[in-house]
Amino acid sequence: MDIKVAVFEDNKSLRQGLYQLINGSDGFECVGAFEDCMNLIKDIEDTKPKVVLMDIEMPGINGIEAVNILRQKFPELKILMQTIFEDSDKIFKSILAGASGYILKTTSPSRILDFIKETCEGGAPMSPSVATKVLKIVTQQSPFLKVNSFNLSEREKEILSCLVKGMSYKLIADSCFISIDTVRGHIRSIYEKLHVHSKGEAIATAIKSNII
Amino acid sequence: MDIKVAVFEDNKSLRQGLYQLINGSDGFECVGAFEDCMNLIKDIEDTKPKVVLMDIEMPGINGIEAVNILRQKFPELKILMQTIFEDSDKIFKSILAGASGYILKTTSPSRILDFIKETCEGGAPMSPSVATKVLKIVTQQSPFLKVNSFNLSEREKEILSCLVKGMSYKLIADSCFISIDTVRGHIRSIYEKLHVHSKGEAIATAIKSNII
DNA sequence: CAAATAATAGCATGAATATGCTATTCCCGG
DNA sequence: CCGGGAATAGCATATTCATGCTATTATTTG
Repeated sequence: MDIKVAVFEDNKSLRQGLYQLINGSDGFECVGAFEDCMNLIKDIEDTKPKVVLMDIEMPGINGIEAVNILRQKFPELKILMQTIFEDSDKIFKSILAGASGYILKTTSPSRILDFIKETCEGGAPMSPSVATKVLKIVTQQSPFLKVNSFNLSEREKEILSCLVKGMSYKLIADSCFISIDTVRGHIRSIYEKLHVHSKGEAIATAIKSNII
Repeated sequence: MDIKVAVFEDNKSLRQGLYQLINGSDGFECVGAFEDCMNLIKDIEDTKPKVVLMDIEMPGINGIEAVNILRQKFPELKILMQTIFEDSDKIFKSILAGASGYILKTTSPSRILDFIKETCEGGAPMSPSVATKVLKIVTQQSPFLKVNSFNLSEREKEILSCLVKGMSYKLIADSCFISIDTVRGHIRSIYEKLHVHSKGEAIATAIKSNII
């Protein structure tokens, strides 16, 4: 079965180029190439694509808004965003809107087909330079840049992760095959190393510091 | 100039395979293939690679810890993580630690070389399935969707955030100017709404769900 | 080898927590 | 104006936790 693709792209020659690239390739079928999102819902309903190739920069309804609309109406639809700019903000907004992947327009035709295929299979293809931006977003957003500076032993990490799961001393003792007093002992050490004095604080610190 | 690559991989045949793949390809040079990270710093200082291919799962110092160490000592070094598992948590930790890219071991040899090249050029190559996980992490941890899906009242959220800070009932009572029994009352309701039965679980749920 | 550390285990005790009840007041929507 | 939820408050009690001690064994390391 061919992968049905719909293209939304305002630039005429690009649009036609993509149409021909997709239709001219085995395993792919371009069921529609539209210049704007004015009839977005209807276009999709009529052509029933599996994957949409969406330009981010478009007059009228822009690509990001379009993704938001499509996500609600057609949750199954995969959306591959395409852009000329490596703009962190647009990438971020596209991701939040629910785009499956994000590639640059400088991507070669054969790679574009690969990407469409990967999108269809549930992957999230991204141009490496886009991925760099995404990683930056992840690390910047995470207030937890400190990873295990607490020097916990393996056993202590194990016990701590049990605490995070909400287990009582008794349960931890049973699941780790040690006595409850040993559990106490480990938790003592954990508290010292984390500089806390209660289960709650330990759990909060553990999760926030990503040491679980 | 060839791209100098160092490999850290505990599996012998994989390690040798990578060594030969890299050395046998134009534009690449494998300056070292190590089975563990025991002499991590020295190995890098001696071989001066531009890119490191690092296995995540390794005995002794694991890949993620290794990345942390390398980031500090050699900020310029690019690190490409390799793993058999698509484990969100490990991917996330690798990213936080500062890995440049993340690929699966099922990646074909020619793609591995592409990925090394892209890493060297500042990109962040990822296997599409890994990228899917990363996108999920981004959307999940975005303070964007900080929706109160548990339907906690304002007061309850306030009490809950006190719990997360590690405060005792007594302290919460004082800081909120209510009696300790009222605190108990609120915490009862919180437990019901979060479907938990202990302070620890409540804190874990609160932090993980971003409802604080 | 001696010192240090991790993991194990025990005991005791005061403090904190979880949960079973009940009850009053205020405010909001039907 | 009545019912219901939210915030307040109280009491009782069993369970769990935090932390004060000590002690053995194995492994690591200087």
